[in-house]
Amino acid sequence: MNEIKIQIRTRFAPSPTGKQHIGGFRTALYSYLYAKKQNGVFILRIEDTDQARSVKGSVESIYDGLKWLGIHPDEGPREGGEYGPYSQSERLDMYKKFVQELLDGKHAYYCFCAPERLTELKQAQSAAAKPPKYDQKCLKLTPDEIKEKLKAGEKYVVRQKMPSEPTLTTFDELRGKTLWQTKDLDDHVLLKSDGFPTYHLANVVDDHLMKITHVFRGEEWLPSFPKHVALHGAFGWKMPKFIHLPLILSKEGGKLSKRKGAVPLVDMQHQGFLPEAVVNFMAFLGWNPKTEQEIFSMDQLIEKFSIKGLNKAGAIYDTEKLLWYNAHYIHHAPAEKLLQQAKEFLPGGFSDDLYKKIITIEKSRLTALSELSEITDYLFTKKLKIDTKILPWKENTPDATAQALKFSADALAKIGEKDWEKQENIEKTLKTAIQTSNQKNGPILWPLRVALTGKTQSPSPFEVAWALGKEETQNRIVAAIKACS
RNA sequence: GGUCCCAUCGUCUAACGGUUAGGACAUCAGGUUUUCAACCUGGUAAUCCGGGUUCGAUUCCCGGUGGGAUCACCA
Repeated sequence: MNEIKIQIRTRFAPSPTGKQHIGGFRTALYSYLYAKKQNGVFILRIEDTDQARSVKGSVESIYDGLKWLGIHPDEGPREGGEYGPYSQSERLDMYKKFVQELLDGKHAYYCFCAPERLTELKQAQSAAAKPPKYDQKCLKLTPDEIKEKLKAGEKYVVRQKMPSEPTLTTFDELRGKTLWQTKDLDDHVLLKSDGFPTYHLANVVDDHLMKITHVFRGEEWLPSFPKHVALHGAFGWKMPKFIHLPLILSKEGGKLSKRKGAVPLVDMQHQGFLPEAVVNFMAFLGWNPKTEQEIFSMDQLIEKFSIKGLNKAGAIYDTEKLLWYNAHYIHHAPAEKLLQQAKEFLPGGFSDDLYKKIITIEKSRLTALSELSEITDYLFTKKLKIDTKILPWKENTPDATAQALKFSADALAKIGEKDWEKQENIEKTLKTAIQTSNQKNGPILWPLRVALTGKTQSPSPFEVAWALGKEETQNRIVAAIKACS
């Protein structure tokens, strides 16, 4: 009752080093779901403190990906907000101020060691089978020596000095407490010689300044977690809650990466995946609602998401399951909704009405919209090739086959152009004609399908006839009858 | 190698310390259909190993094994 309700603020903090795959976006998804579930705020922050690794267009692709998935930042580089700027390269002055504070409080120190010395040190350590670690040479520098070096313009970095207490405890919302020996912790760099902060500094400072309450990030950050805790401690700041998410693993084992076949999320759209399917699939990679429901919309995910449902073990990225989700969403979507994305996989220059019909009759056969291009060519061709070997039903003669086709043509001729627009009319007319003339479906419908599609596997002839239109349907039947003689 | 994390069907996962260990994907079989899909029904398939604690461990503790992450002036 007397507890003040604090607004939940989560963030997604990618670095612009290229196109992100599903791993990064899953972190964004969870952060977003958690914030939205509690009417909180979801922030996008760009961690561009490494100019060398930054790739042009990355921020755009992050925005494109989020938009496609339906994740909308409340604050960010484009949205603005009262805690901006939201790109770290624009916050350099803030970090300098906090570095000075650490220096003054002896939680950090200048280091003038040349890269060559550090390399040598590392080599010597690994040769001695010891973990690589800075030897704190510059920690022994006197204030005068430091002053002198600075005055001489020597290049320097600022390193974090680990706490003097022998142990340090971290707390993760998923994994609980972990005890660390401070002697095992390296005095890593906080401020690089180019004046840019490293991740460790910028991340901690920004999470504090932006009033982040919950940090969702990958498990790969666990080893540096104690350093971040120590930094918060050095500043005397209250820690946000941390949730280190299980990794997404590739099928071959190991962390999912571009190298191991991870597809950039923004490319998945052009491979025929539906965003709803990707969201649903992603959500279940490391989380579950503890019910048997498998299909969730974004709104349902927001409603059901909780940290308790998160899993600790890494999850293998299974394309089969993604494809199943995708197929499910394709089968259940109206053609209208699929139209725009599906057009990419169909030949241009035809009417939306035709495209929609084609989507309608083919969608149950798709696991990805991209498959449309391989299976629909028969619908667009002007002169369909008929293989007379597959045209007859079972052992029927060419003559009987021609008769059967003629029967279909006559029955279909009775359907007016307007009635043709309703698929059921075509089916009903043909089936009734077959019944009243005391015939069986197979001998009539099989050759009809082949006449209309040139294939042995296809949607039903009624559907194809509907999509083709009356004139084209009749033309194809006539052509097939000719092929019989 | 040091440190840390993790461990249920092939895969994603469920199971107040007491269940015939459940669901989904994949797979297999059958049904439906003019074909292929879709759809429906059913089957095969898992608690890493060894110790404890307990009347009773998938579940709690310890050890082992296995997998993973991380050890940059990258994030």
